[in-house]
Amino acid sequence: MYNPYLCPLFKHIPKDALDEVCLCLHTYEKQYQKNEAILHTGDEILAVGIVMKGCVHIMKQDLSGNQIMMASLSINHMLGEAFAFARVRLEVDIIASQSTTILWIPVNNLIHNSPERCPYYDQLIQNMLTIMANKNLYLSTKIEHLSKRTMKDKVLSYLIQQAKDANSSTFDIPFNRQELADYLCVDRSALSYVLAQLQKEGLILYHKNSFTLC
Amino acid sequence: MYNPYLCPLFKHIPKDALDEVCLCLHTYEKQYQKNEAILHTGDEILAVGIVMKGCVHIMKQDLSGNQIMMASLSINHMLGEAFAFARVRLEVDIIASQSTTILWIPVNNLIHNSPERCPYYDQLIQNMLTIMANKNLYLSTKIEHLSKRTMKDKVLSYLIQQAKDANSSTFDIPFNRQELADYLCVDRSALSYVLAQLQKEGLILYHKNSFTLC
DNA sequence: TTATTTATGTTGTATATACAACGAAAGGAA
DNA sequence: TTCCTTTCGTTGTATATACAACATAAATAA
Repeated sequence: MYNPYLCPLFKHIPKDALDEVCLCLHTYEKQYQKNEAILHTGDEILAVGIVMKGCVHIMKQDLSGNQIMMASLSINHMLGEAFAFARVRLEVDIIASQSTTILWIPVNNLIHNSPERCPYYDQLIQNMLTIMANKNLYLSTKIEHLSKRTMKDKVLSYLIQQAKDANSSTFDIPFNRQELADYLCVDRSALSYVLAQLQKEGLILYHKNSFTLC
Repeated sequence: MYNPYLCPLFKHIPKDALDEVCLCLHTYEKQYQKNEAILHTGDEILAVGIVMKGCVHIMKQDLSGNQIMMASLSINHMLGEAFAFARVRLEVDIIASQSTTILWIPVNNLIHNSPERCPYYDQLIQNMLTIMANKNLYLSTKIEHLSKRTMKDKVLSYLIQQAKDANSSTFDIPFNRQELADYLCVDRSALSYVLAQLQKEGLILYHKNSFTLC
């Protein structure tokens, strides 16, 4: 079951106040099937979303048809907030990578509000600042992966970070091969080759999306 | 002269209230020479900064000695806010790329505060949300540049964005060759070669850090 | 001025990877 | 089962680029 208390947006808000807060914010839930588009490039962002179940991929197409994955957001992560608060239209496509449930929060209720009208409003805004700061660091980490000169180093940089996040040298990644290639901005078949090499060299072990660092 | 009213943090705050706001926030200014380190990796962030004069580079060293430029921040941009609000230590080095003045704002005065204690406090927080959203989009743009498979496409992606920002097909970039190479995460001499090729092909004209798209 | 340092451009070579084409394996549906 | 689709791995080739070494130009200091 989904536990909203684990969501960074609702941190430090008492459990018994959550219903009232959500009611006041006029939040609503919506479900999406695997591969269904949640939001499209050009959309106006009227609500920010929180992944309650499933996983979404933030995809960007460039003019030459290549598509890259900007981010992969698992449970409790927020989507659309950067475009909402910068007041610009969406420049990415947001896709459900599996059966997914999103909690939507109308932006106006987050921006033009006050503690008098919604309880714990100050705490919500503080939490929003923390969330956006952390997304900032997430994007910086991705830049670090992409900054590596060789694919081998890109892959290792990514896998080492995943191992850190999982706090274990064995971990699952949220990508299949094509998705990992899109995330690291490299060719899929070349990625397969490099992964095989890394395994031959004894640096990693892998099967499907399960990896072990040696 | 520096005009604080143009700074995104002080947007929608009346000019005649600015002094009081700064006094209440306990802001202070500090000057830095060219190439001087403003903050180091590992530093605890007690204050966020605003570039009042000059320009700073956000640099990151990886284990193998390569250094990359995460961002280049010109006048009115904010620095350190992601690490401050995520409450983690600095993971980058922040360097003055020229003679620079920073306006420092102690973080605690930005976080634990209220409109009763500081005027326009709500507006400041709203502005912080917008600033962090925009930095998010800035990092996304950089990821887009780095996502290109060839150096030629990386360079063009960057130059086209710079032309858009400058609203002109002729513009200056804030980098010398080595800095541009660090920003695009490529080898400097190879970059020189690609720039020369692009000029031969008639796609661009350049002299030093002044560029024209054709 | 000259000397020195820094920034930029050029070339050669070895390596890495994009891209295309194909094959094998796995999974799902009928 | 068979058929079909999707995913993943492999190989060959042409190209791009990292890296090193050096040359030239520009800026700065003496």
